[in-house]
Amino acid sequence: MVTINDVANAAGVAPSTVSYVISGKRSISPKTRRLVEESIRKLGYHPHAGARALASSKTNVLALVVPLRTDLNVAVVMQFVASAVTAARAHDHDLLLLTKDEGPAALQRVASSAIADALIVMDVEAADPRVPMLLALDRPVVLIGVPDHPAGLSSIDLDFTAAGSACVAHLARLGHRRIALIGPSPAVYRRGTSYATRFLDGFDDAARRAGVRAISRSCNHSYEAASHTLDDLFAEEPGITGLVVHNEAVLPALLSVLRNRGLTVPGDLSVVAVCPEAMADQHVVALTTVAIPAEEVGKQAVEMVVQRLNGHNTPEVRLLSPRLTERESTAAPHA
Amino acid sequence: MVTINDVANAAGVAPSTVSYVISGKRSISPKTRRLVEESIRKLGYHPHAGARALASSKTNVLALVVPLRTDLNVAVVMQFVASAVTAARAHDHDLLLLTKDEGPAALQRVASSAIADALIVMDVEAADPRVPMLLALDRPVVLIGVPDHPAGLSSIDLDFTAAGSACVAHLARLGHRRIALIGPSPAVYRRGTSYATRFLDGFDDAARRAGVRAISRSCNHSYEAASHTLDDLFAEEPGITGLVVHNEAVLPALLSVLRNRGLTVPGDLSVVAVCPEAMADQHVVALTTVAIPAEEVGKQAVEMVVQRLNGHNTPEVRLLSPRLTERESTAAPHA
DNA sequence: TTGAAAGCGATACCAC
DNA sequence: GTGGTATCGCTTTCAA
Repeated sequence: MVTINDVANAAGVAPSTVSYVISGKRSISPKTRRLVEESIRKLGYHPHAGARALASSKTNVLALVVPLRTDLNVAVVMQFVASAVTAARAHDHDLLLLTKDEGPAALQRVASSAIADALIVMDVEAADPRVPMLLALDRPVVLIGVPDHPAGLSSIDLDFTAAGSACVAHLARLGHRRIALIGPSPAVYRRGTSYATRFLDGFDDAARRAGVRAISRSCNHSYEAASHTLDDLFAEEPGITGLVVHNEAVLPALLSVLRNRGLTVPGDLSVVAVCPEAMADQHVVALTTVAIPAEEVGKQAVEMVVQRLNGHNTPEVRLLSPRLTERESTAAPHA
Repeated sequence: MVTINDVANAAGVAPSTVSYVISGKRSISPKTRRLVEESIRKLGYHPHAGARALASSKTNVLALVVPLRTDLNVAVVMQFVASAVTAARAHDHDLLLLTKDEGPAALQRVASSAIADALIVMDVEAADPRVPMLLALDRPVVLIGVPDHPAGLSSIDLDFTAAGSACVAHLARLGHRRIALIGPSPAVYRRGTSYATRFLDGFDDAARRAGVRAISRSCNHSYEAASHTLDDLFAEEPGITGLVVHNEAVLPALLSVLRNRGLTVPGDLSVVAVCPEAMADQHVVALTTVAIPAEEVGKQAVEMVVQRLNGHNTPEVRLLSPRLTERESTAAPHA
């Protein structure tokens, strides 16, 4: 293995000088710099991460805790992860993957063993058992999703309350008076993932303000579930003309169900979907959407955590404003 | 920070003894063990990963290189990653996430800086530029997918050739004489991802053996692409009664297209899909599938790499046999 | 069965 | 602008 000493010898300087050339933490004469950089290249030197971590108490690794359930939208998780790695690399950090299943203990382990410098935690629940642990960790943390008591933790997420309202407002503006929400799977509500309830709050609230009849159901991903949920909704409220779907995974199945029943979109039913923009075009009719800005969230999460690593210590809750894009799946209801 | 010395002091033993209690690399009297373990617990001691890596030349980290494109099936990638993390943790390793976009240099960096002990590389192409780099790395490597010249590298994958054949064999057995393959997006073929061509080989080969007319097209993910591809296929071969879909992402769109044209499954057209089993039930009609065993592949990839870390140094190419599960989307063709 | 001490390869302080 | 060197926290050899 090539060490910093090898480089120093080859360049005829002290190891500390090599270190400083690399880190840029003190000024170096052009000549020395050239000499050192050449030796580094020639020898193919790469600083040993462990040694570095030991000496500097920095690993340049961020831990990312992801949910690996299938009742969550996989595409969204992937988009998020993708943008997070990319952003992390842009700040010279690597990403360590942890799963939600490992629970609070994994966070403890990674922080206490100095495996990572900071943590980003996805899929945070309202009363998440990991929150108290994270607070005790004394490392920068950014949550994706907002727990009931974020205390001193930073978090970032789409403003789901505003998103729920935006969907209703759009349909109401078009003239719909009876609308329904097809929400995430019961499991999501059950474990109190806050975005589900926040969305619902915004939805109900806007409906009340707009004087619109609004009902909602959670729904699993299968074709059958979609079918039953739809039955339920129409049984309770026969005159529904607008549908808000906050459950990306059931979208394909749901649209099939509608088609099977001879219901056209947006002719018989207007549909607003909450999903990544990329999914809007994957269906028969281009969907009016409120975008889930997974990429933006991933990028900003990394940037927030890096900020904190650089000493900017102000816990912060960032809620990104929803953006509704009108496409072909919404229109005014039939008279 | 709690160090091994703190623990040693608290337990009244030497630091080396604490180390041996933890590693189990030499026998310890029951009394000493109890003492040490108690102190560890009491102090909340976690060994410093960097120090460990420096002293032992082991990081207990596996690097996983994933593709982050959207023209690949995200769900499959996620399943794979999920099972890999889980398997890695079971062997006391963490997973570092790298992206294919970072290219060969990233592998170099991670290996040379001793950030990870071994690498698992997904989405390997026929003439993958990373292969020569990986060979030079002198660290255990397992490839997901089979390059043209694996040389001394281990690899694992579904036996896509056999999978292609299995699909044809199934349809032929049911009596279909004209079948078509809807393959991955052109981009996948273009960059020479070998599973696409291997599948096609198996498909063509089996068709020849069975005396069946077989044609194929690559296809993008949009509804439009599905529609055009179908037009193309029927234009070239009007009597098609069997469809093999080796492109999970286009499935929902494709099924919509069929329905829109009044084609029933399996009445007018039998469909065999190559996809994760979990996707079989997400459609109007439960799909006959050849499963993509992402979980199994992920698990075995980790196990292979761990084997090599433990000194079992035999490069190996593992091809998992395909499993076809008959569901509702295939039947004998109309007379 | 246990202890003492020599590294591992960087960083960063103290000198000059 | 540069060099010397203590230090980080652990593993592992050598000795007892």
